[in-house]
Amino acid sequence: MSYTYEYPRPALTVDCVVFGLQQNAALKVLLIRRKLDPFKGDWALPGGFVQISESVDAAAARELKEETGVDNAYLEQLYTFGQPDRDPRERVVSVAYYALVNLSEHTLQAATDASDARWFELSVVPPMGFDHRQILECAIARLRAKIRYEPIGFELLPKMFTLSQLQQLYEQILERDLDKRNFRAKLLKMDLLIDTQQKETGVAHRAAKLYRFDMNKYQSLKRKGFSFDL
Amino acid sequence: MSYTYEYPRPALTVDCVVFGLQQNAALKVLLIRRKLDPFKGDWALPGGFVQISESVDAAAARELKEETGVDNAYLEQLYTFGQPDRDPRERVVSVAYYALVNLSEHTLQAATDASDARWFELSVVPPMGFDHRQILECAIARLRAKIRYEPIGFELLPKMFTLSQLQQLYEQILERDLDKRNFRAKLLKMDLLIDTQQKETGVAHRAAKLYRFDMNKYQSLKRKGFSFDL
DNA sequence: CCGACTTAGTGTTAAAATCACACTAATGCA
DNA sequence: TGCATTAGTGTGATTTTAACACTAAGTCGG
Repeated sequence: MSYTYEYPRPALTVDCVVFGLQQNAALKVLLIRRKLDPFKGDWALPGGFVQISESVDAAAARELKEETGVDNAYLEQLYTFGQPDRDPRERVVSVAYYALVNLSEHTLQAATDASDARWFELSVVPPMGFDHRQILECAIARLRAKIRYEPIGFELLPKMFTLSQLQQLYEQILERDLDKRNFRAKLLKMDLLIDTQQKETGVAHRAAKLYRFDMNKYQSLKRKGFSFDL
Repeated sequence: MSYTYEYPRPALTVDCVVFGLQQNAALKVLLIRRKLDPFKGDWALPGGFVQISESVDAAAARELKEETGVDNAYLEQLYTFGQPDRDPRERVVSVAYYALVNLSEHTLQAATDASDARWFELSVVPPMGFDHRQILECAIARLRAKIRYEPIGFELLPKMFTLSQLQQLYEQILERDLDKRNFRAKLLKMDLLIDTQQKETGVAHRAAKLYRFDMNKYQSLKRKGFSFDL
């Protein structure tokens, strides 16, 4: 079967920058090892071709699941990369997305299927083919900017989390230290964290309270013009 | 001539939301009247197909110039619209851009070439085909958000402008009144406006000082972590 | 030429947000 | 039982924001 058009068309792909966070670990990004040329054997962002009958968003979600096992993650369009020479074979335009997953709840199993997917700390990502390095940088910049005015950081944490975990998350992404008392005061003042009345377990020190993020309340405040601002 | 591929490919287009501002007028958007089906005769965003050997950015700039005569405008990628049914004929994915032009310096002549391009105030944009209304809303939201933390508003003004013009611009885009003294104090404190030592002419009242935006200084401050913030 | 009209330009103060800073409380473990 | 480790808490100085009203300069019309 083949398809013919009057004018040449670029191929259209999606690529996903998947950020993941594990308890007491640095922020990581998920890469897969390429099985095919070009850049066969190199690490690259998961992605693939947009099917003719699916939306571009759906293509990103599908590729993410197929290639890494990550399902139902927070997924948002990032930017479209359209330089004519970004793929050495032929003209390929790629719509990039970024995803946020918490590794405590998504199994790393599926993600490492066939052991050709791996998490890399941001400071040690290997060289990647195409313009994937640039896409990654773009995603980091977006995440860093966005986390300051939208409560997307919670997507990287388990449903219940301690204030220290939340603070560490912000410190990692923003790459600077935050004052513990100021951070806690500010977040609690927004009144969007629900005290679950539960405590951490299995830690060799005073157990911290566990909170949940009140997404419903946030959504309704947002409609009234409230701005989450760190 | 025709082009054949093993799998079907969506067509790839660009669409441009062109914002323009004229002296003492409301913010406007530039639309063209469609000459072809679908939606023949309706108003729509200027745009067209991405050529196989040009970057997507270049395609946006080219289409903007071809269809509206606008050249050298500030042009930035907005979002990629990829719903399968957004074009009734066939699968078309569109990368949307937005442009900022000041109508004092770009001639409206070229833009109204063949009288099938017109500026519309945002409050009276006519119905548009495809998902162009959604694209426009997306662009307005982006402009409104971005103008608060990047000095892109200056792109809509002539090279020299008065503080009142600048304030009116912000008031229009943000859709709220700003306090004159606070606005002036804040902007002058940033020390990014250069007093040109010239004054307005041809006004029936006290002439205001004309300023220029110091883009070089801004760029260098930005590299050092300075944040333009209104 | 002068009075009326229109927009430019200018400071102060109260309230709120931000920032820096250090100790006690709870828990597991040796 | 005491040591190690992280949780949890308040205050004061500084900066930023927000509200507010008059004088200055210039044009125009009579």
